[in-house]
Amino acid sequence: MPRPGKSSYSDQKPPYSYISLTAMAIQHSAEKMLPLSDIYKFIMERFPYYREHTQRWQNSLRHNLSFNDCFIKIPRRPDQPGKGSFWALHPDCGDMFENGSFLRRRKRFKVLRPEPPLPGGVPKGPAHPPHVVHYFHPQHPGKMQGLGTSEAAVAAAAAAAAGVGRLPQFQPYGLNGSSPSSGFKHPFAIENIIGRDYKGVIQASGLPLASVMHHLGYPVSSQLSNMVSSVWPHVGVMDSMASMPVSHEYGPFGVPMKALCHPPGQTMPAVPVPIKPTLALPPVSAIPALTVNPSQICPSTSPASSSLLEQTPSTPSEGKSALHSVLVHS
DNA sequence: TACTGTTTAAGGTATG
DNA sequence: CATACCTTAAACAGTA
Repeated sequence: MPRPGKSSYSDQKPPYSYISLTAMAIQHSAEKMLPLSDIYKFIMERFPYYREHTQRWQNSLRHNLSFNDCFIKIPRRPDQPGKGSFWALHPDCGDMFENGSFLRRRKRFKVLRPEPPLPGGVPKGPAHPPHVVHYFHPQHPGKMQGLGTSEAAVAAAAAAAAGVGRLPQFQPYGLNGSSPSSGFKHPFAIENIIGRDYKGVIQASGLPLASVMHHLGYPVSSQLSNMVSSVWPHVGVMDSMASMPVSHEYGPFGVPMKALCHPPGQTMPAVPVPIKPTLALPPVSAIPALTVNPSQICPSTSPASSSLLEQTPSTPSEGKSALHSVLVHS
């Protein structure tokens, strides 16, 4: 087994699973979601091992994307033509990796989906149905596209609001040794940033948070990344790779993220969206508010360009109500 | 047609 | 040793 950090195994197999590699790629992207081809590209650029036998590992990677609930599929918008969907990390898979390291997962991420009480008795889906999610048009919040029905989304929202469909074994773990059951939420957790009142709605809708916030006009890309990076340094390490020359070595990912990023004895989430199902939440008032300029609502395909300093004090209520209306009126 | 996505199956490895 | 996780292969369907 090659030792991470050594430069002598440049074309040997990295110690990361396909799930890890995919998560890296997705996390590294500004929008926290990537099309399949870009995931390939990311891996091949950084891990020379994967520049060969592409058929083999790309098939495996696709298998992982479909099979694992930690990956969610986001349909392209009409203004984003291209082949295939975007792939993102499920908001709840934050502590998927052991000790925040990409080297090994702590537990398989599995979403339990409640059977939506659809009239007419719809046959059950496959054993691990894909995470096909809906997107909606900010200009036409009543319209949702994607597979399935909007009724199902609403039903799922109701189910999730009732606490259904969450894995009991997916206990949160705190940053300061807080007990797993304490329900500690980092102040910069997205759900805390956007508020808990419709977090469940977002999750239940199947909409990935990055996508939801993006569509709502939240400056997901750089701002959240910046905020998150200040709290989870390893995310910053990953983001910093964007400007790093791609060597023929493993680069930052050749080093165990655990050793690289985490103080000894401290565990951190592996992804910047450490949202876990809990009942006890800190008061929203204790959360630094993420402000949004109303003029920036629904920036369609805005890339990661704005910064926190560019924001004017406001509330995300417009986007909030937009999402709400989607789920209510659809 | 190539790419993307889903699903099944089997075998290997790590962990408790 | 049982279980979970991971990898690989392959068949098949849908789509740009």
